[in-house]
Amino acid sequence: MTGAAGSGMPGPAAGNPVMNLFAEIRTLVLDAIATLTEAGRLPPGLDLAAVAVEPPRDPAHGDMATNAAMVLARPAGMNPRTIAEALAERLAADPRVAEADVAGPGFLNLRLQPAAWARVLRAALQQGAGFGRSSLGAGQRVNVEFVSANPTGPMHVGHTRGAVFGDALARLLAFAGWEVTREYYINDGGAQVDVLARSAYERYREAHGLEPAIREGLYPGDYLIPVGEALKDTYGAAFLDKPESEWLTTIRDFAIRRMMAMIREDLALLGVTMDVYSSERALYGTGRIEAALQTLRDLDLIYEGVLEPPKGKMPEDWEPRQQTLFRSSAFGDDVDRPVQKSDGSWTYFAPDIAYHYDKVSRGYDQLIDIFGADHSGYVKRMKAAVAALSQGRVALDIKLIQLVKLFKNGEPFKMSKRAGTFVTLRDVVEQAGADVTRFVMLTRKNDAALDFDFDKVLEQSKDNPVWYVQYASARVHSVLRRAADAGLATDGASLAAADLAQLAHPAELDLARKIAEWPRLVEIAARGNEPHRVAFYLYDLASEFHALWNRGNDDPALRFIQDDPAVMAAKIALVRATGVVISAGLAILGVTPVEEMR
RNA sequence: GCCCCCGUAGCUCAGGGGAUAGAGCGGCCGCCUCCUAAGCGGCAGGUCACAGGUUCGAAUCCUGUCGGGGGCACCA
Repeated sequence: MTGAAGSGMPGPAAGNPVMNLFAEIRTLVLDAIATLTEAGRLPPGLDLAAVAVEPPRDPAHGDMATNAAMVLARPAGMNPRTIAEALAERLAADPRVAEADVAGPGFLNLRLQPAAWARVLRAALQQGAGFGRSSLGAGQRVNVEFVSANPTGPMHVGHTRGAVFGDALARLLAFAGWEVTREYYINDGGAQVDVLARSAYERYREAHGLEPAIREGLYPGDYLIPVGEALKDTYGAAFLDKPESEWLTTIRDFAIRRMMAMIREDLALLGVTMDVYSSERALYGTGRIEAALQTLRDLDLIYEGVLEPPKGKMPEDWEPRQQTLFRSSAFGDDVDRPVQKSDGSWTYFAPDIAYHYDKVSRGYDQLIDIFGADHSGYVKRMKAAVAALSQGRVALDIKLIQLVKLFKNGEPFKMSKRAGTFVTLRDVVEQAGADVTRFVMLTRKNDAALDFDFDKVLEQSKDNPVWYVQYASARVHSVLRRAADAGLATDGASLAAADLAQLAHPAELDLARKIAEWPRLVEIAARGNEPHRVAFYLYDLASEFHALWNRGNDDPALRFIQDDPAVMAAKIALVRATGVVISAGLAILGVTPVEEMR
């Protein structure tokens, strides 16, 4: 469903204007340029794409800055300051603009009327959790494929980060207007699910009181013991002492179902739910792999050939082999890639092509795959396949998730897969909690390694960003409770009616400015598929709020609880607007805001 | 040998064409008779790995070098 319309939350589609002050002012700048062009003061046909309106790095430069004059100077054949001065004259005439100054090499710095910030606060109060929703992705469908762990065991820490990232990205894109599908590709077609079946078979024998033979190469984990029990309950002794050929298929399918049920539970612990589960195995024998490859063949992108050995590192058993190859090098890949082995069976790449062909066929405008960083070698071929299959219509973005390094008390936390003592998603969530886990996993860019310290993530201090943001949330709610006790109506509608001109102190306007950046931040984060930006923004917002809070220690006029009801209403409006944005941001991260600290 | 990611303050990391490059931690100095000090303010700390190039402007884009990580024909 499309975010705004389907969620019951107010938003652009529900008739409320998108309150993005930066976008508004950019429009104002473009209008000013158009006016100058009509008056013959600028040449026609200028490319305005690079014109940006941004918060300046230095607050002393004003509330917003535009590079318009510098960007247009060369194509217009004019001095940037001349353009800037002409623009400043027009912009200063707008009621939202208090000052427009030309600075530096041709920056145009704008200072806005306080009423402009008041409008933003009012929008936040009226729109509540929907404040910041964007129509950026309106009318577009995106498929986010993530986790896609092999159904051979519980999810571990690495999967956890991918799950959190994918889910937060899906929430972000929905908030920015896209229609989003969350999808899990079950890798149940390869040899590893046969290993799963054999491992489960040994646990099945164990359930019958026999000694399990967990040979090298089988999955040793305890999690298969209940699967063995369940097999016994379902099939009794039917498969005991029978050759593999008699039980492999049945037990494999049984075990896969159990593993997927377990994975769904693990994901649910994190608050992640998928819209679609697609099975690799289900592609076999349906002709869909053949159909996808035929599509490529029709484009002359499939051929029989022999690959060169990889340069520099010659595999010992390398020998020239005739294979069916996909001409991925025509789409930027380094070499062509085999889709069929020399014995005629498919490589793993073939069903991947069919699966992506299926996604393309379902009409998505954009595909996003989330892979572990150890799969970086597949990025080019997958992009090549999608480009070929969709004739360039569908963009595939692949986000690589770097590994998570676990720590405990600052010491590396070693895990051994051999001994079966790897740290599972469940371990992490049980120790840290879903909210903390999710937030922490988003405090790094996806392509940077992340340290996760079991002790530090639970620490209650400002060097723990989760706690710091939650503390701000708790303070917001604490003040709202006190204001209500003092007789003030603290709902959004009432506060939106407050006289916000009472908010004139620079420290208060700093916070309002930060709130006004939220809709812009949402669009930047969504454009780049970068949910971590939301986490960093929330930290900054919390910081502004804590700063203002402490100003009240020294200056009673800046305290939120006031004797004069009109003054208090304005201040509480600012507090509530802060809370609205914290909640909206945390909702994108999938984290529940706290209302009090314990 | 080739491909991908990374290199920013002592440490952990944001920023990815724009002005004097930021935050947290660590160090130093301040702020509670006052809405939660679990907090806030200030000071010190930088050749944005290096060298070229593009640009009015480069930490950001391009090329190369060095360093770290990952991946490199029928395994998924």
